Amino acid sequence: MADTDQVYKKDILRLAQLRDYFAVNRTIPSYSYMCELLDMKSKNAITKFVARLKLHDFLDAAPDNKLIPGKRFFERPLANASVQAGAFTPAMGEGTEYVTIDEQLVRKPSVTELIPVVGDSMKDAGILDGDTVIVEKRASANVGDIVVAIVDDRFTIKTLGKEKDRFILVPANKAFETIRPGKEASIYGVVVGSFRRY
Amino acid sequence: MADTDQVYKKDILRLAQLRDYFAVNRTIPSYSYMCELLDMKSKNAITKFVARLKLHDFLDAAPDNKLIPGKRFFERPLANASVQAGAFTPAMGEGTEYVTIDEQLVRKPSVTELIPVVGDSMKDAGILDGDTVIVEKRASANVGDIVVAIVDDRFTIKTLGKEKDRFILVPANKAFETIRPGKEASIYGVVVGSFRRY
DNA sequence: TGCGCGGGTGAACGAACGTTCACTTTTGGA
DNA sequence: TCCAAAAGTGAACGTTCGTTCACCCGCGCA
Repeated sequence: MADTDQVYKKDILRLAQLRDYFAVNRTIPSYSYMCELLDMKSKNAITKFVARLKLHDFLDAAPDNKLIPGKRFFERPLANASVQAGAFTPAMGEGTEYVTIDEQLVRKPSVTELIPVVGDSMKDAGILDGDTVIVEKRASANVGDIVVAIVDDRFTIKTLGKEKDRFILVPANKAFETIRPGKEASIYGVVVGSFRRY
Repeated sequence: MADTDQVYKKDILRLAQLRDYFAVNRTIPSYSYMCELLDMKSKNAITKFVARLKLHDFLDAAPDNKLIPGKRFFERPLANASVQAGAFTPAMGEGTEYVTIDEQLVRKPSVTELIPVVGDSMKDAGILDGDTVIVEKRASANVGDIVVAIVDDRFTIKTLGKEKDRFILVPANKAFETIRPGKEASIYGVVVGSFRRY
């Protein structure tokens, strides 16, 4: 048995409905509304169902005892990496891994922020205009890191390089020029991830 | 008077507290809890406060009448035009500080899964080897969508195109060739987002 | 075949919810 | 400075909430 998954299929199906409801409404419905949503006929059944989900960290309680999403509420199935060989295995089979996007991208929440990307200077590194980068704020970085730097009081995203004894900011797009900053330049943070919506 | 902003400063301050609470708990607190949180002494004051916020689309009601964030709930508190001039502030996108990345990328959790990308065939679209794409599973897509298709029992990510009366799968990399599928091809899902870790 | 257990039903209950009423305090414009 | 509108107080009210109790059903296992 997949020991990651002690909650039964029925509950997983219902959890999926809760997730959809939450994605739209950004709240967990009340017990009586869940009755309709999940097609159950007694609030007591909901009570037990909710208790099961709480036990497995899919749901949790706010300070005022309202029902809120738990740690695992935002888990998503990750398809197997063995995809490119013949018989593919779409996710949802047994032993499928579940991951949360936020946990993958954010390691140190307190020093992490999201910055929208303007311009194409990192196009060849797969960072396009309109993307969002996840930045860990800190003043130091290694050569080769993609960094957010402040040059002339402006943000800019570039790869950190070195030339002789001097740091330079290298774009990933031939149409842009390498920046050889004067004194007034500093590192705002290091890009640790990026994402994009279509 | 700034006609964008009919709600008074006090309310904006309180709204900020609600946003902070929401960022942590992912729910709007009950009226009595709001009394503590906002340091008010009667639930009636909350009623009126909430009515004001609803009027201006900061709050809304779910199908079961629960209080949920409205359209403007995730707005940036203060739009600072002074960003690109001197004293900048780290410009984030719309309310990114109050919404998780997951919530930005996933619209229909029950049909969404994550698929790791293998290969460079979509390089020019900013999807690199090792990236993860967020896929909404469905059998139909529009021309121009980036889709996950199944060709010869293999996953492949391409842009959906049309040639005469026939669908084709167009890579975003000159080194790869457009696929003109025979009978055995179907759409597994549509790519609605992607992310990458460094 | 019978039995136990986990999940579901239905009704009843107290507590908490959000609304309402009458009233007071604060605020901002004439 | 005064006054009217807006915001806040405090108590009371009916509603809805989530919990609880007793019971039933269906499946798996001995």
